[in-house]
Amino acid sequence: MSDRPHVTLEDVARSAEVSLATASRALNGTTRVRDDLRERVLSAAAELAYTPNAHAQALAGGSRRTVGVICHDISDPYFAAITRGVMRVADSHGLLVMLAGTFADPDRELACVSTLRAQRASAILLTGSAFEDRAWERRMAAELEPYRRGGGRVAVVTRHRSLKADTVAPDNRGGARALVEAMHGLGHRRFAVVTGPTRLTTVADRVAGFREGLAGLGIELSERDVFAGSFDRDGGYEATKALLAAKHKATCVLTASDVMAVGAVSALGAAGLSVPEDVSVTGFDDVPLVRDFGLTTVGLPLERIGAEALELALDDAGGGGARGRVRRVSGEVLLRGSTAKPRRRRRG
Amino acid sequence: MSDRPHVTLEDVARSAEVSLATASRALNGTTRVRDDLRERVLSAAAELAYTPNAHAQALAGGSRRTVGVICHDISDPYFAAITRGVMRVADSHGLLVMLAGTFADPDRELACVSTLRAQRASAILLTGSAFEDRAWERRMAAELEPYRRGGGRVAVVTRHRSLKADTVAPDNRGGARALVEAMHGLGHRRFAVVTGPTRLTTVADRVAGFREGLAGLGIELSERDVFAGSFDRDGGYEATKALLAAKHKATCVLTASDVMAVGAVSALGAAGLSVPEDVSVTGFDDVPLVRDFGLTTVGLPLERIGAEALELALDDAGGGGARGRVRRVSGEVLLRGSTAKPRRRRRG
DNA sequence: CTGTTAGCGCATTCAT
DNA sequence: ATGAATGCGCTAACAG
Repeated sequence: MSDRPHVTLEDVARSAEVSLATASRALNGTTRVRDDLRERVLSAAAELAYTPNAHAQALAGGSRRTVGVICHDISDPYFAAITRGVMRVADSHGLLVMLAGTFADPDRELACVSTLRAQRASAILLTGSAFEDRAWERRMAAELEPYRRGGGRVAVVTRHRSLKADTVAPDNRGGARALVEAMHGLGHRRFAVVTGPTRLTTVADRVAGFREGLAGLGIELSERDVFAGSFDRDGGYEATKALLAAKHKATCVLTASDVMAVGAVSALGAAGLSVPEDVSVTGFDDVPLVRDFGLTTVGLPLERIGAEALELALDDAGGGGARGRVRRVSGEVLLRGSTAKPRRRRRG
Repeated sequence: MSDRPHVTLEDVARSAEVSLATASRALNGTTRVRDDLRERVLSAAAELAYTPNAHAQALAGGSRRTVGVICHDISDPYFAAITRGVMRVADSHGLLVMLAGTFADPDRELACVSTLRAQRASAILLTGSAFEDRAWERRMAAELEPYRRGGGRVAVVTRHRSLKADTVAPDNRGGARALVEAMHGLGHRRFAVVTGPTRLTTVADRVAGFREGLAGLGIELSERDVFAGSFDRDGGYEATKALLAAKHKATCVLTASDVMAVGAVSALGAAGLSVPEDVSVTGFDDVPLVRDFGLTTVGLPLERIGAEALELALDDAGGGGARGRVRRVSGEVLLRGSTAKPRRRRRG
């Protein structure tokens, strides 16, 4: 029982009466070690409750046992689900996940990359939507480039024309289109969109999909049909309040995410309107618990998306050279109780 | 543009034509450095996109810029909310969060501590419930003890008589009792409990609270009134199916968490029963989105709990010596639409 | 198969 | 105020 702050490999070696190298080898199993020696080392290590210093290991050129995940907000079930997928495969590779939250602040996102770079994460996953901002993209690319040169892998979810990183790309646009068509099929003709800030590519893509789908059906979405808030539950609530205040006559409210949809439904309820009797509401993502409340939405395999992002980043087949592989993931329209045929128009 | 894998401080120093020490000092601002030199260093660093190697820094005895959070499953909104709180304060301290998921496996939890120990996290937060298992507790204590001796801080949420770590303790028992009393006040007399595995202390405490509250009202909860499943949405669903299959005549189903309650409500719905008309259902936690669906529950300030756990761990006032401070957090009964007065008994 | 030794990149003494 | 030198704990050559 030394009084030193940490038990080191040297302590173990001394206690087992072997050399440092032997102790290291015994512990790592990299080279054969005489059985009795290995036993001695192992039991000495256990005895002393030895834990290798991961920093020293990393520095000595050994492992890189961490991956970084950057998301906007882990309490958003979208990111939670993706992160869960990441953690599953990280776990199976013996990797530890370092989680950074940006709260959708572009500068923070840049800073997170820098931090993860400092930690020599073996991979960095950008799971949050990109920002539609040329200058930002450039700075991000500049931050990522040296990271890669140092052997770091990068994968992104949903983004980034210019980033040419391995990408898992949910088909937001196509899903949105299909959803709109389904709603049209139900008989809806008057739509409104409740959305987050369109500088987020995810949001922009979904809204673009709504607009395209509608246009294809001969319905134009004007600016006055779009209500934007923050990209979360409260944003959905506020945007819907604005929609109500504007006395919008939509029979179907398309929201940019399940989370926003929850806010939308609440706002509608608070105004005495019921879903879907008075108005239909759709979400996007099909996040776990919200699913139980019967929201019509576009289902995305979130957990798998996270898992694939890490797999892609870790997979060397791309060759450390030719990166920029894109894995497309399509969404599936899930019709549930939050949507119904519109009532006949009230007056004429 | 060297071709070396990483730009090091030495590269910066050389490029700025100063010594390594000066470069280090200029970057860290620890000692005064002549202004022009500092400028040169800074711009050289920027030029080369230098990022300090956190491992080297940590090894050299500098920083400890990470904290470890161990939870059962980040996609559970309970943990997501707590983790969000942790991340907020971590962020404000310039710390990076390393997230480990155990999926409620005691052995994995032990392994996670070991990993985090290896990473020399400045603090380890055990946010998941403890396991009611003497041997496990002992092993956990044995793992934590050397970590602390090395200067590591430990804080836990909800647990551990024997661990004597700084603790943030939600009053699960009291909240459960109060909830039961409120339901009794509504007129309910026949209760059932839908719960997770009672080897989790959180679950055990809540069920104990239900039982105590009921006992205080002269109602006994027998084993046949308790239906256990996994501590998640599906567990709630399955346990409720079992309850239904057993033709339990409860007018009020008390579940061990909001997440389980969601499963319970779904199972009830699938069986053609509506909430609260046919049966009342309660949750526990008041997690964000579920909140919007009007579940009666016991509200816990999850995010604050996470934040306090980290603050406690980081706060040295305890003195590196006398640890084991306990911050109690009480819950608040929130009556919402998932509960109502029971209907008059069907027959007699 | 084992022991000795040289760094990994940095912060920090210690001398200037 | 600056520079040279030491060591953090470990792995991976390198010799024996």
